[in-house]
Order: sequence, then structure tokens, then C-alpha cells
Amino acid sequence: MRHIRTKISDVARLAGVSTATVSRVLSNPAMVSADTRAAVQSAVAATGYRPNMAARNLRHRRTGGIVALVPDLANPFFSKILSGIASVLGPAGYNLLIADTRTSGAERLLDYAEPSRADGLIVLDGSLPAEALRGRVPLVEACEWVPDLAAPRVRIDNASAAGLAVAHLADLGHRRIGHVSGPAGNVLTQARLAGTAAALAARGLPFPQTAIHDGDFSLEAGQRAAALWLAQPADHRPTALTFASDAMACGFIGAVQRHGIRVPQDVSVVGFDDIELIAHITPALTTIRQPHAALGRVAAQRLLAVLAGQPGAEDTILPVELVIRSSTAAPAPGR
Amino acid sequence: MRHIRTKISDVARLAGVSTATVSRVLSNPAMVSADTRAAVQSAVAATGYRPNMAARNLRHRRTGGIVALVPDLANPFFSKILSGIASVLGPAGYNLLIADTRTSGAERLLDYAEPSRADGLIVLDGSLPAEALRGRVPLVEACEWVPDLAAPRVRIDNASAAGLAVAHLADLGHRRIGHVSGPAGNVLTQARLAGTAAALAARGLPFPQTAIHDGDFSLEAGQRAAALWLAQPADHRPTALTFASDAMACGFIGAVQRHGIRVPQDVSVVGFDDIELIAHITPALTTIRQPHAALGRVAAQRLLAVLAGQPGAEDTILPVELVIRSSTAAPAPGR
DNA sequence: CTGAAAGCGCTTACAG
DNA sequence: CTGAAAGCGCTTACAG
Repeated sequence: MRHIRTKISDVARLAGVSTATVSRVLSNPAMVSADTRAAVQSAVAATGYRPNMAARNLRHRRTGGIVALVPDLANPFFSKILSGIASVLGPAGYNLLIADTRTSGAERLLDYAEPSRADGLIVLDGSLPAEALRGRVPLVEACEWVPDLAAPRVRIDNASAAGLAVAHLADLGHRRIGHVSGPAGNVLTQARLAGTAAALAARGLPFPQTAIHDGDFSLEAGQRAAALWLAQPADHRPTALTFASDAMACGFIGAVQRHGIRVPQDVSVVGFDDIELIAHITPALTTIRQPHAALGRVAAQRLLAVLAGQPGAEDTILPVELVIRSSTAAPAPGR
Repeated sequence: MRHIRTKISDVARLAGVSTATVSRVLSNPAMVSADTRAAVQSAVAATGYRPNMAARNLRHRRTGGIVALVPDLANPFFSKILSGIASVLGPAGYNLLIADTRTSGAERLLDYAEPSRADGLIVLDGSLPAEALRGRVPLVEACEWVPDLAAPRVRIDNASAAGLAVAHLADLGHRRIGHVSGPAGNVLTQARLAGTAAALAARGLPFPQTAIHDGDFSLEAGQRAAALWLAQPADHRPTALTFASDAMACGFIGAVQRHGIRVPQDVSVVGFDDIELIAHITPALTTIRQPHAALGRVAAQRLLAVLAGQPGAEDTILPVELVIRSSTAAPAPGR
């Protein structure tokens, strides 16, 4: 089925020129006279020749590949980001390699940061060890970031985004506002929690420990938060909650609804991310929209700039947006 | 920041052996005497040497990469499949390259099917041109398939899966059952539509043109189907609908709920896929569960088998499961 | 068990 | 404008 691959020497023989000339026609046609060029081009067409990338890369000391290090490929949150990355890397002539940092061990992580594996790295996992990444292949961080790693970061302002959600609820008249956080140790968790606390403090609203539920971004964490919330006395528990992810907000809403609680009449909910389905559930979720595709695109563009020798050290902060839908309302009178 | 990469000759010099010996210690240590091996290993450790993949691949005439051709990376449907693929490719020593067939042109498609680019292909897009893929790199098809392309396929039995949904609704007592299909021309659309028609016919139930809505798997298509369904007279329209995707089912439910229609009291809905959120919305969606991660894993395993020289021509059919939740019930009396 | 040498398929100074 | 030659960094028959 598969025939022997034609190589540059086959084309050279057919065109009656040297391999050097064939190579020049392919990479820098203007260097070659029109006649020779035409002869080579027809030989290329006749043989269906396509250059061997491994050989070309070896010669150029590059790989043509960029690795995206994803914390959890199975999480749909990353699909639009990866799509954004792919949309700029492809046209720029780079391959997109994807590695799931959770399933691949630390040893493989080092492999990915090898110059012979990839020309650059897009790091989407802030929990990676800085020392494994430092001083290796050029990289940019997107969404999350590794605390002690100096690299261009493309991200949102998580603290003020979280503040936006709080402000919206406070404006509606809520006084007891709770927060369901991301996983402990995650950089986003800390930033969003801090932003929540700051926004609450700025309005003179309380933020006791009991108003904070430890989550992990998952649907199940939202369900667990619902169980805890339901267990609190109705006149003490928060009348509104902000969540560090839409998935958790969704898990919470589903769980409380099964207990006869109405959203937003009995409790207001604000998510975080603006994943796709969330606008179509009932109630449609009020949330903080992250520019998923843009985060991926801009991260890829910045990496390309670094590879082209224009680092530009500052972080790129992309804007978020509060999307008000139907899961938030003024608190019930008397609450 | 980055120092010159150490290469095999550096290690050889330090260990006082030839590059051939270093190479042997790395790839086939048993070939080398214990003393030499130890000397080489400590030289490797001292220099932090890691082999250059491009060179090794060139010599081996392989790339170490597998390309997954995805119809739309932004669609979260693929995240678990890709995760399954990555979980077997990584440990097997392959890189996973991802290409979005919608954003990359036909020319780039040919590039991906180049032996110098990838050792194999996992095709997740049935709308690709067979001739571009034929006679090139080894490949397997997963989920979807290209009609005229002979290759191992890893998929579900879409027709009987669709039949499962119909049978469930018929068992509940529904007589007017509709279907919202996938995009025209898609192989899954055809199989699921045929399975729906066959199951309906087997039970002597009607399946008029008016009971079929043309969808495209998207949330918006579900909304459009809702508008059409709402426009039909209540005593004529289907009392239950099966959908070719959960996203469409979700769009439908959201839209009809906003019009005061209750699911499942006023209309029963069965989705297809079992994506993550769907169990947490209200009502929780009854659906056909596809084994997403397993589809990816098995596809990768079959490709590995092909690359190892054990093709095994038949398709692998993975089982599906009807997951009954809360979006289906007996039709209202008198309907 | 080990080394010298050829070669994987390209590209690019260096001459001419 | 074009060719001969070296070399990118490995691996593997082939000798010994």
C-alpha cells in the first residue's frame, strides 16, 4: 500500500540538478534561475515529493512543535482554550502537541520541556514544579501560572472578576454572601477568594469562615456545598453565593432544586467561566465570562513572539464580563 | 539562560568511550559490560544528557507522534475522547498532536498524513475526503468514520443506540415520538435517524416527516427545534423527542421551559452522549451514554496494534447504555 | 564487548 | 546561479 518515500535526491536526479538546488527551490526560489526552478518544480510535482520534517528539523535545530501542558484534558473547560491555541499555531506552521500533566509523570514533563521535543511550551497548569520548567524551552503561562516561574502570563484579573460577582449581588441587596472556592493551593482559588473578601470588605459586608465552602471546581463540589448550605438555618445561611466555577454552581443549583429550593427566589447564584451549556439551563446562570478562546490565542501569539526574539516581559490581562442572566435576584424580603 | 545542549559525543568523551557505546547503554544496556555501563551512566548523569529526539527519529525513520484529527476542538464533546487517547499514547512513548480539521486547510491535512510528520492518525471527523487519507500513514477511525475509507473503526452501534431511546419512550406509553437529528451528511446523523425509524417501525409507531427536525448537534439547534415544536398544535405534536446530542436536548429543554412547558410532564426528552453537566440540570437528562474515554483509549490501542504490525480488520463496537433520569415520563393522559 | 564508519534526509556556508 | 561537501545528532550493521 505505501510506497517508498521519495526524497530530495530522487527529485534532484529527475531534474538533473544537485540536492542543494532542489532545496533552494523549495525554501528560497528566488535564488534559483527561472529555468532550473521550473525543472525542479515539475520534478517535485511528478514525484509527489514532500520534505522529510525530521531531517529538516534536525538540520534547523528546531522541532516545529509547541506543547500545551494541560492539567486535565478531560475537563471541557480547556477545549475552547486549546482551540484558540490551535487556531494561531497551525497557520504559523507549528504542530500543537498536548500533554495531560495529571496522567504523565514528572519525568515525562522534563521530556516535554526538551528543546528536541518542542520549541516552546504553553503552561496551563499552575501546580507544576517551577524548577522542572526553569531554564529550559521558552514558555508562556495561560490562565493559571506557576508562582515562582518568571514567564509571560496571559490571564484575567481573577480578584477583580470575583469582585464583580460580589458587587452584583450586593447591588441586588444581598448582605449574607457566601463563596464556594476552587481547590486548595490553586493560584486561581487564592486570587478569587481574595477578590471576594476584598469586595465584601469594601462594602462593609461580613465574610465569616462559615460563608466559605472549600470546592475544587467540580460538579460534585457544588453538590457538597449545597448539602452544607441546606444544613444551615435558613435565616443564617447566605442568601447568595458566588462560585469559582460554573460547574460547581451548576452542581449546587441542581442539588438545591431537588430539595425544593428555588433559584433565584430562595438563593442567588453566580458562576465563573461562562461555559457553554450554562445559558440554557433553568435558571440560566449569571456568571463571569472568561474569554476562553482569546486566552488561548493570545498565549500562542505571545509564545510566537518570544520565539521570534521579542519577549516583552509584562503579563497580558484579558478583560472579563459579568453576564447577568436568571440565577440572581434580590433576596426574599426579611432575609 | 539556556546553555549549549550536551550531545552524545560529549558524554562519550567524558566517559572515555565511543558514541556507539553510549548509544548502546541508553537503548540496550545489556549489550555493554557492567564497568563501561557504569562509566557511561555517570557521565550521562554528570552532563544531564538527554537524547535529541529529532536525530533519533530521523535515524529510526519514525516521528514518535500520532495526530488526532478533530472536527472541532472547541466542542467539549471531544475532551474526554482526547483524554482517553492521551492516556494510552503517553505511556506508549508517543506524542499526541492535535489538529482541528475545520481550521486547518486541506493542504495541511495532507501534511498531517505525512510519514515524516506522524507515525499514525486517529481520525475523528467523518467528513474528511477519503482520497487525502488513503494510502498514507496508518490510521484508525473513532466515533465517526469516512465512508469510503477502509480502516479499523472504533465506534458505537449508533442505530441500535438510537433504538434504545425510542424503546424507552414507547415503553412509557408514548405514541407520537419525534427526533432531532445531527447535521445533514454526517454519518452519525444517518445511522441514528435510521435506528430511530427502525425502532419506531418495529413497534408500529408512525414517523412522519413532521416529527423529524434537522439539527446539527448544537444548543442552538435544540432551541430551533423547540420553536418548531411549540408552533405545532398541542394535540398533534410529539409527546416525546429523542435528540442526536445532549447539547440539542439541553437547548430544547431550556427553550420550552421558558415557555412554561414542563419536562417531563408535558414532553419527554432523551439526549445522546451523556456529557457531564447533564445529570445536574433540572430535570436531569435521560440519555444514551457513550463511553467517551474508552472510545479514545481503544482507538489509540488499535492504532498502536496496527503500528506493531497486527492490524485486525474488524471494527470495534463499544457498548452504550440508556441512563434513565428525570426528563422522561409517561405521556399526560389523553395525549 | 567495543569502535570506526556509514547513513537517516535535509540545508548551507564555501567555492567557483 | 549552482555544486561538492560538511554537518545536524543519533544508531547500527560490520569488524575485530
